[in-house]
Amino acid sequence: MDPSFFQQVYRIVAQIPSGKVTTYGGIAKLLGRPTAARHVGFAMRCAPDGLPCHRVVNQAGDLAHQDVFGSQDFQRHLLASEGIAFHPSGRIDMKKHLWAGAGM
DNA sequence: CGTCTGACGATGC
DNA sequence: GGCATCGCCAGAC
Repeated sequence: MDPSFFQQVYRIVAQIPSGKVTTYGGIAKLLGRPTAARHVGFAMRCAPDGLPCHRVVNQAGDLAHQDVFGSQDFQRHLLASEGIAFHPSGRIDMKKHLWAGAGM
C-alpha cells in the first residue's frame, strides 16, 4: 500500500482511544515526517466523517481550529465527556492523556 | 515544474 | 508562560 500522507493521518487518528489525545507532531512522527506536523492539521481540515479530530491537539495542549466545533467550549465539553482533564487556562492535561501510541 | 499555502514545532526574546 | 519568527514538507494551482 502506498496511501497518501492524508490517508495515513486518518488511519492514526482513527486509532486514538476515547479519553486520550495526541499531537499533530506525534502523528507526523509516526508517519516518518517529524516536521510535517502542519500536514496532519491540514488533513484534519479535510477530515472525513467519524474521525475524532477533536482528540488531536497541538503540542501546547491547546484546542485547535475551534471554528469547526462552533466554539472552544464545545470541543472542551466533548473531551471532558471522554475523561480528559483541562488546565485552568483551557488547555488539555497532555501529561495524563497523551496517547502513548503516538510514539511518546 | 515553480510558487503559495497551511487545524504546527522549535527556538528566541 | 506568552508572543514573534523561521523552518519544515506534502498538496493544490
